[in-house]
Amino acid sequence: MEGFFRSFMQVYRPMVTQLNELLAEYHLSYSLWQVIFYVQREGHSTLVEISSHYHVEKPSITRRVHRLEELNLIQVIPSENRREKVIQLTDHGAAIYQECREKITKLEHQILEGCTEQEIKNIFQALNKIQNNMISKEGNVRE
Amino acid sequence: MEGFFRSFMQVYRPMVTQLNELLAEYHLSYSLWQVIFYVQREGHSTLVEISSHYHVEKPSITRRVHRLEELNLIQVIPSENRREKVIQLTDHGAAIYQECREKITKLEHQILEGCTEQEIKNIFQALNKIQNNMISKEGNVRE
DNA sequence: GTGTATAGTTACCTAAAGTAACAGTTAACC
DNA sequence: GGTTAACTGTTACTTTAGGTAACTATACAC
Repeated sequence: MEGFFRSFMQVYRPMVTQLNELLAEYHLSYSLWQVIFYVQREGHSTLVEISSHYHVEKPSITRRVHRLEELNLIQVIPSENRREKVIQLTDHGAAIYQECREKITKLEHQILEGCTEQEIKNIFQALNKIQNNMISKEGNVRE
Repeated sequence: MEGFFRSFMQVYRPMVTQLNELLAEYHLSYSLWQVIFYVQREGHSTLVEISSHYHVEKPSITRRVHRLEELNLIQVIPSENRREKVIQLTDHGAAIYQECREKITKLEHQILEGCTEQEIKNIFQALNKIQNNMISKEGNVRE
């Protein structure tokens, strides 16, 4: 068990780098991608929903959303509740989502290449358990 | 396989947060811990060695080492080659390493609690393979 | 309808890393 | 053996991403 953090971190940095390189072409980064992903999956979304899903403070999400608006990937739609800002993907956003989704999935396959079915199954299970262990230990992570 | 990055990232943030909370008591962060860990394991080390091991630029390591010197955890020892700065842990550094090592190992156990032997074995194997896949794909990661 | 809670924003700060440029030292090599 | 090239570490500046505190506008409670 010792060395888990070490292994995990050693993988983390280059993984994010590769993801960001992949997304750079679209002027995106992984943190922006997270928002696109959420909105694509959930449809109409508010900033607080995104913020609490990813456990990131509201100002961070405000910034991410602003950049996505500038990139014309996300648009605001009128809401009955004038406090909240409801957003959705633009057509362009949906197209970019599709493109990135495919590339990211391909990268996922490349990165997991050589892993057995069993290893992959176990790694997903383990990540899930880890996530739950952390939730219970602290008010952290996941929706 | 799809969703691997998502799961991985969802675990990453709270994990680092917990690690940093654990280390905060010693005025450390995980990035500083990495240097302590390296020097503890390798003994006399130069900044370039650390830099290339973690694939982090030299200025970052300079900064980390300076902070560790301020904290009196690391000291410079005279080197025949006057270009390079050879460092080692101070006695205090070695003691702090020991304390942190134990706490970190404990946290590793907590976080992996509920995972089967098999899952743990596989997750280590998988992380290893991933690392290698990334090295081959790009000039990234690991020593 | 007055007070409280909520959504989003702004301004400011922090952590960590990257790039470029440079000084000092060593090695190369002709 | 003296000049050039390469290497180690540092400084200064920039970038990315997030956090906190304070504020505005709106909605809800009662």
